[in-house]
Amino acid sequence: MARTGRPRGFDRDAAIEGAMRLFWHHGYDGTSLDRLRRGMGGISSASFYAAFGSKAALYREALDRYLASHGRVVAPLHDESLPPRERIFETLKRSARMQADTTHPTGCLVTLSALLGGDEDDAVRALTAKERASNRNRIRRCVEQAVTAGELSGLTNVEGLASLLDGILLGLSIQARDGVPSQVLTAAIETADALWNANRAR
Amino acid sequence: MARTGRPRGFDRDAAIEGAMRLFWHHGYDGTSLDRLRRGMGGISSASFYAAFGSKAALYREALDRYLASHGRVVAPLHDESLPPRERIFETLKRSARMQADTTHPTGCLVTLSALLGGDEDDAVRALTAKERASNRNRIRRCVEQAVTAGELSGLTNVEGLASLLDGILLGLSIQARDGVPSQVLTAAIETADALWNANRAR
DNA sequence: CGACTTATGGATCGATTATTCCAGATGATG
DNA sequence: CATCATCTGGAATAATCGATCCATAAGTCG
Repeated sequence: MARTGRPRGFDRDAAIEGAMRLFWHHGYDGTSLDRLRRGMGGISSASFYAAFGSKAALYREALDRYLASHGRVVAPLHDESLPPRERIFETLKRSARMQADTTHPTGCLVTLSALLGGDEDDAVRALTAKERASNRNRIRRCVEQAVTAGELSGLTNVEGLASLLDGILLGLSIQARDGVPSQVLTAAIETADALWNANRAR
Repeated sequence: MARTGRPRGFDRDAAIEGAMRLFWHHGYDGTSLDRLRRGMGGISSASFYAAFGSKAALYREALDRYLASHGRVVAPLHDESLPPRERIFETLKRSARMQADTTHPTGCLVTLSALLGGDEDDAVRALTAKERASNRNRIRRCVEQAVTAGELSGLTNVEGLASLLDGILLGLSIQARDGVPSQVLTAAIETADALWNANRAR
């Protein structure tokens, strides 16, 4: 598997990192090839297509990079060894803190970067929509488990409570993008604890 | 104020309505002049600019149209004669119902249509950002009033609870756009009542 | 009817979009 | 050193973007 031919003149990894930030900030449609190439270290058009294939293919890689880095704040939601309540609220807390951090674009790339647009980018939008649906399902199953385990009341409206918690998670992105500061978002999540407690079995 | 000259060949009002739906569905950037003109009744380029001035100016009119029609679901939030709790939850209930209605684009135009994009449309984005900030402030003042009136506990984290409620409102848009059905969103809002009750003064 | 005002169809504008092409550069391999 | 594979700078592609121009149409008004 020898690597022959002229070596790449730029850091592919750093280029993806730069692309991720641009997509995160301006969205898929709002990030032009021109801006992309400049933000990836000033690479040429030929280099871009040789290395990444297309804008959509790069977006896919940038999304993966996000999920493997900043997007890991939802890891507790994926950890089935944690109690349901902790899975949800730890995810919310970490999301609030990360999304309001101004050392990178605010809000969540999955929520913001490919939400609307023309009909031609349906496939791109489907990528993030799938992630959001996955989170939604995981939240719902947490609530279901808590009811089954007797932690939450059997009278709990599972779909409703799950949707509310999912909505809170999604709403963080828009608030963060609107400049709502970190401590306010964190306080909001702490306030949300009341939702769980109000539905506890007694 | 006599009206001279050749009369307009299309219904300006219906054209704005069509534009509003397109901006609502595809966002500001995602709606091209071409699609716009077709969706406004097949008017010509010259007619478009004679009647509306520019794409941005039309968006402004479409936004106003939205605020005066479907956007009126937030009217309770503006009605200072209502008790704070009712102002907030009536707004949430109406928003959930309206935004999940599939007879028009799902979600909220103010929340979705001008959220991201290139640097050139800052002015357009500011229009909806201003509306969202206004709603945020109104929600916060409702919570403040409820605390002052002794309805909510003096220990309530006002900023936190307000942000949480605002986040729920904003999150509805993304959930609705993701296809979450009306009854689920409505159930979510009903569940949110617990937030208010948990903070009641005792 | 003629003067005036506004709207329209349709071509056209320059700028920007994502993408491709080509000639030359730069390495590894035999 | 010659061959081969890959990458690179930069020009060029067709399509689309928002916007403008112009000749003509269709009204009102004197």
